Amino acid sequence: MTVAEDRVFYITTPIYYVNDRPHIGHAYCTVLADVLARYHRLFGEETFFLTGVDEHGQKVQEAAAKRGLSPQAHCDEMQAHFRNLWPTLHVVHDDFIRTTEPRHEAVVQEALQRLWDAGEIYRGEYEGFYSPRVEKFFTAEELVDGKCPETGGEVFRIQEANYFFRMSRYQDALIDHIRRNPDFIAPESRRNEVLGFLSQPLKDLCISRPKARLSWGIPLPFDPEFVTYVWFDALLNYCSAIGLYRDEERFRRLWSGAHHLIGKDILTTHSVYWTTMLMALGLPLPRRIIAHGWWLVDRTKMSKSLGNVVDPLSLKDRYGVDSLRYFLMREMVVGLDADFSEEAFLRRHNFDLANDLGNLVNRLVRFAERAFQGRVPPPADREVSSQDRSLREMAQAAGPLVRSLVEALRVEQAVEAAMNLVRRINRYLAETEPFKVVKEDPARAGALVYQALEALRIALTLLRPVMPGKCTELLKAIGADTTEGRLEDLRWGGLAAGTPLALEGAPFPRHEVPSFEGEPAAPAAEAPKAPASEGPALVSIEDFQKIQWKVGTVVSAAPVPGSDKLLALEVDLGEGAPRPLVAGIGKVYDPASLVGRQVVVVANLAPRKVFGRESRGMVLAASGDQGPVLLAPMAPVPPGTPVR
RNA sequence: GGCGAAGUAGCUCAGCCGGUCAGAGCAGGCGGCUCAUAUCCGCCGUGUCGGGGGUUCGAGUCCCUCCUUCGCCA
Repeated sequence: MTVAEDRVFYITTPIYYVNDRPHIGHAYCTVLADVLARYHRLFGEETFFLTGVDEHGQKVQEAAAKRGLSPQAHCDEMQAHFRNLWPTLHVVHDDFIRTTEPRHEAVVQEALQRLWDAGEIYRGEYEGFYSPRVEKFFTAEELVDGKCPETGGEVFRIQEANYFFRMSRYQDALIDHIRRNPDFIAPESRRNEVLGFLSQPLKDLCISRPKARLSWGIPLPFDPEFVTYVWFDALLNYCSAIGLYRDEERFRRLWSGAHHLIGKDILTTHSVYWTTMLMALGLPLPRRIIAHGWWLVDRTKMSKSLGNVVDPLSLKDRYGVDSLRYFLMREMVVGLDADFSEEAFLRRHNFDLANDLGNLVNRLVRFAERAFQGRVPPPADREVSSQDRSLREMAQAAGPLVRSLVEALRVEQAVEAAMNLVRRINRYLAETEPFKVVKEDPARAGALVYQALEALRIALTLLRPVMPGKCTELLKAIGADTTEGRLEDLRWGGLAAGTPLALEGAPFPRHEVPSFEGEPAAPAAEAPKAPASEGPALVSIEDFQKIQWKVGTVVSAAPVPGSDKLLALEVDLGEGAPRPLVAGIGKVYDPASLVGRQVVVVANLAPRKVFGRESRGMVLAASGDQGPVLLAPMAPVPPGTPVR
């Protein structure tokens, strides 16, 4: 598939649920789409980038009613949360669609009418259990303890007429398509999941909701007593936004390059519902469906008791949007989960951006200011050293390399490839030493600086889709053209000698990394080095203070069945509800004797399961020869009293 | 319960179709430079590639099995 046809890259994000507050997951997905769009544009393709919001459904109706607003007024207000966020993340989309817009509703109705006319939709009886929380029906077998299997919420038995899409007709065709197109669903593990899902008989899809129950939706054109099921409505945004049934020529062109970026939670709706809908409508399937992973914040769900809650999006205000985008793209492998922590973020910022890239720009510009009147010095007539040649060759190879990695969705490797060029330039300067050469041979020193600047220009061009703001600024600083990047920008020799250089301040100021294990916080202080191999490592007061010690009163105690040394305790830590804890003190202490006693507990220990029960903390005891001896305050104190 | 993925240096991870695949970055140690944001450059890793079996001249790389973790489905 390397035909040089006019290639189109049409990238979509999911349309986000308008009730949601934007979080790191929305931001990642949308920034990734933006980065991909910018890369493909750089590579000379026609690109189109669509995002938007999903505004129909029961929860919107309810949320609006709660606020005493009409659903539309509610949506008009809420959609701004997303629309206003994107510019602050330097996301530039070509269109932003809302499912309540007439241009969308008209297409949904047209599509429904066509399917109805073609017999792809039929009226049937539906009997099942309805969960309003997730707006889904479940069969009796699917319920868990008579509740919604997904949320545990209430369900209602419902028997009603509804309309069904003959999804089951397309099962074999869909399996066939997925088998024939190994890249259709990425990553491969998700593709396997879909094939696994399709190994079971596919049912028809209920695509209507009676208006009596849900009015906030698009009416079925052939039966105004019903509105359209939200997914059937929402998925069509990918087509309605680019002119389906209104501008067929534009639609065909853009749709031929369709790529859907989604979270792994909506894999089935996209790869099964959506694809079969398209088949029934006689439309081609998208080129790719790409499911990305989740960000885990500080490895777990954010925890209030740990006091380390970081809103990842707030980091852009403190450290810059470019650094945040760089981190998101560099740290996550598309398709897999990744960890988000401020510490990891600052490491990337300091090591990659401040030390390697920022310092490189800075040292080159400052040197040129002093030695070459602040202008790009002229290049040599011909390369005189092997370093000259190898640097140029690496820079010339970087473009095609990055392009192939981006097309393979290895974004983190593409970023790394560009950064490797940056590191190579630093090495080039160390090897050729222009700052020494300049004393004897200024012309040669100038040629060396030109060579380095030119390689840097290419590196910045390749990093620009990820950090559009900062890279544009730095390209300007080294005297490069900063109009929208193009394939030609990746050719060697684009920098014109004599262009003035200008850089104000350090491009990426270093930031202190909050102290963590093994890293002294204050560099000047004589950090006590841990004795090489003997004796326990010393911990800082900061580290010690991370642990919350509290006094608690034992409320209940009982042996853990199946263990002779574990006791299951409930300890009142003054938190309202007592904490379940498991302690290995059963051989020494009689459960009954513990109730009412006070103990010392590590309150912010990560919860873990012991013998199948959750333990949310640790009871402290001296580990004596005769077994554990519990620690207790010498006089009673209120439960929850901190220990320092 | 079924299906699938993962388990590689202290940490985070690369390793496609079996044969320089035993690697990178970070952390740590040593050395060099001083144009530069205490930055940059060089050198230093004896890892049972989760355990066990098997196929093969040869296996992190294929097969079987077990363990652990995660995901999807039921």
